[in-house]
Amino acid sequence: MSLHIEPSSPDPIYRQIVGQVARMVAAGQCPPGTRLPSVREVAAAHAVNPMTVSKAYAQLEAQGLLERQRGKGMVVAAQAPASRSIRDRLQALAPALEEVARQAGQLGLEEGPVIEALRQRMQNENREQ
Amino acid sequence: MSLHIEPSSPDPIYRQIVGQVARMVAAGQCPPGTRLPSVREVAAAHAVNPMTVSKAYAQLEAQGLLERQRGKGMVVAAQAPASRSIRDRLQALAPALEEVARQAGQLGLEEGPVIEALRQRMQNENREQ
Amino acid sequence: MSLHIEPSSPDPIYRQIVGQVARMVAAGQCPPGTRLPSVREVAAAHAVNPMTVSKAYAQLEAQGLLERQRGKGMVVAAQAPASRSIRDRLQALAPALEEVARQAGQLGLEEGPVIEALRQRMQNENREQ
Amino acid sequence: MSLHIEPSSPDPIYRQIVGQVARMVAAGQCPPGTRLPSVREVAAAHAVNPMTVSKAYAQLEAQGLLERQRGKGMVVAAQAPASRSIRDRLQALAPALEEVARQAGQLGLEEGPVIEALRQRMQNENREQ
DNA sequence: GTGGTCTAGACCACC
DNA sequence: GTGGTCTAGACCACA
Repeated sequence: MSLHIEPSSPDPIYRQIVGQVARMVAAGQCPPGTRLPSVREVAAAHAVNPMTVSKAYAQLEAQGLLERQRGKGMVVAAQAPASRSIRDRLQALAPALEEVARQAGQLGLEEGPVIEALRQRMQNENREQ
Repeated sequence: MSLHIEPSSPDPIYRQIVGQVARMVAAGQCPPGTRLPSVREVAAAHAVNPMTVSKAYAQLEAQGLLERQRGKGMVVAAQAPASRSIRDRLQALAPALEEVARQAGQLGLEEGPVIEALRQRMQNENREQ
Repeated sequence: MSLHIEPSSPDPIYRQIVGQVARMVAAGQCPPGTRLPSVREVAAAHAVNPMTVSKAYAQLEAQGLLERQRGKGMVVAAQAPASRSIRDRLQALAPALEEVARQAGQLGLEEGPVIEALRQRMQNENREQ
Repeated sequence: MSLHIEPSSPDPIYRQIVGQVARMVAAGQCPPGTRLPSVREVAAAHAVNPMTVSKAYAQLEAQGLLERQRGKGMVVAAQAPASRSIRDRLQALAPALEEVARQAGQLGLEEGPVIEALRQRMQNENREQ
């Protein structure tokens, strides 16, 4: 359960954390009960204000993905939709795919080259991990 | 030259306009001289603040994609790099593809289903047009 | 749409705001589209930090009760469950009733005196308004 | 003398314990000398940190409701104001009633349905015991 | 004008 | 040790 934060990203830090945790939970990489790094740990590790991390955790709790264990920290919620089906996870990916399709259409690009470009990106992604 | 605006989208309205016009010009769908709908027309059609549309047009003018013709409104600039190569246009698509690849990785999705989902989205996109 | 804030209350200010707005929306006192006082107005009126108010509004937005109109402020959401039925509103009251029933049971109190006490409280409440 | 603990409740565990014991003593359901379950028993039975239970007992001792008997644990204090008058016990219930009245007002609910709902809750409460 | 984000630091409550 | 709340103040993005 390690987080990657990009301080210069257009989208805010707290949302980066929310997104990453949500996807990892959805992918089943964090079964219910998994303990998250404490607010202070994350804040120190990434040189970020604790409140920023706290805000992300609060939002994840509101979404029902995390649970607070008083005095102990946050854990992945018991009712968290762990390891959702491929179909469900594709649905989580839908907005990003939609954006690609729309932009590709406006750019007058055909299916072939776009798919090929995506394939390459995904292979790079796997190599990096 | 019709615009699609999503008021509830996470990215701001003015940027939606800039992005769409830029992509359509790059695709050669609007040859130099093509007249754009007036600020007032766009504002009225989409119930948007005219200043927002104006800001988008101003930004496109600054990028050299549009020209202001006195009394006539904005037109696609003569020096606009119309119909850029596929390679160039794919590069414009890169950030969106990057985002898909990253999220797919975090969701633990394989290449196959993702590519298939994108293919379907793109075919829908074409049908709608 | 005026808010009442009790700084010395055990439950936090931002939650007081959330609760009040939610109940007023549920009661149909604020039809969809009603504009809320701006963050800065509320903050100034109650000598509270703007972030505290902002936090409340953000939470109400996450619950789907409010919508952000960019540059204009927050309004009651179109899909907000306006003027819910008495049955629904009683359900919103359930936790508080539950608490009374539990405590009354532990105090060994009969139904009669408790109901009478509640009746008096509610009449006081109405007089104050 | 059995306790009911709600780990997910908004109010803290130690306060739940304090409240319940105080109300049961006030109701005369536990005459002076009644032995309370040991810290370890309560902690084990409810999967709660022993320190939390201990803190609750300490607070009740400070209030004069419990006494520590060496080697035997906590018992209800001799000077505990057992079986207080109905009037006194209603006063202990006042904050909860206040909360119901306030929320009902904001929800635009009339006295009738609220009283009826409370009546039902209290009858359920009695049946469960 | 609107809300959003982040920081630094203080204090509290709970376990 | 944990997270929560609030403040004061700065800066940004949007309309």
